[in-house]
Amino acid sequence: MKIKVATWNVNSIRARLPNVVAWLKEAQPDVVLLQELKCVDENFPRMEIEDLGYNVATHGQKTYNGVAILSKSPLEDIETRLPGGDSDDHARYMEATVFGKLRVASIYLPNGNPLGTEKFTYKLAWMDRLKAHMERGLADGEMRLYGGDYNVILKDDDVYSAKAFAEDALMQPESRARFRALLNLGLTDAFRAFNSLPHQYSYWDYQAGAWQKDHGLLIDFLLLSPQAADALTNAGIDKGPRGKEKASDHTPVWCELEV
DNA sequence: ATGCCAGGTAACACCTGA
Repeated sequence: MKIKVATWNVNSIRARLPNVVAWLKEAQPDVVLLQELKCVDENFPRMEIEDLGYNVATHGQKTYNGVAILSKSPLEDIETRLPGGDSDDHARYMEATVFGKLRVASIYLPNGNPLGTEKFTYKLAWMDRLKAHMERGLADGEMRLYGGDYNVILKDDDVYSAKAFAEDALMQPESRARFRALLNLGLTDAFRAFNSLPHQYSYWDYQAGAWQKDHGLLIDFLLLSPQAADALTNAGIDKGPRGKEKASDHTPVWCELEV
């Protein structure tokens, strides 16, 4: 069977509900990883999503962060904590097993700006925790997919102006090295398996006409374990939602697995 | 160098985002 998985930072699920519902109907993904819900679990528009045939698991937080997993299959073995960081109360990570065989994670990696603050050290520490957790997860040889908003610009060609972001947390050598370390665990970037063109973006700022000028960043990724990468048949970035009214500043990244 | 835009919260301004 074919499973289509997508990740999308929606920048408030309540503000974005009409856009999300329209895209789910149009794109028909089987599994969706959402980030930046900006609401507690009780306020997530669960019914509206369930009415489209999805099972829903949320890990929300008031005002900030929040992640969710939607699946046309039941969601099993849901976990909502990234180990380590005992005092970390941000809702930025959850994982579940879908279709009885694919373990997926929805990730909202800390932004880390501005440099020289505890926000940047929190980002780097969070990335170290993520790597340790992935390392443990990958050991079982199962099909795994780690998708989300990684908040890292890996290469200069993944941003409209590397110069403009030189002092940004997303592009620091420390951030990039940690992202490479994730890839070096043996993960495959689903989008880059099919598209090696420069200047392919998943985010465009609301400000300064960034969308109209195609001033974007590539920061949303679907990273696949070797077993999932073996099943990968296609991937892409769906820019449609970014051009709609009341759009999120991110657009969905998707892939298809034949399992 | 700074704000631009958008969302949430709480209140009619400020914080966060990337």
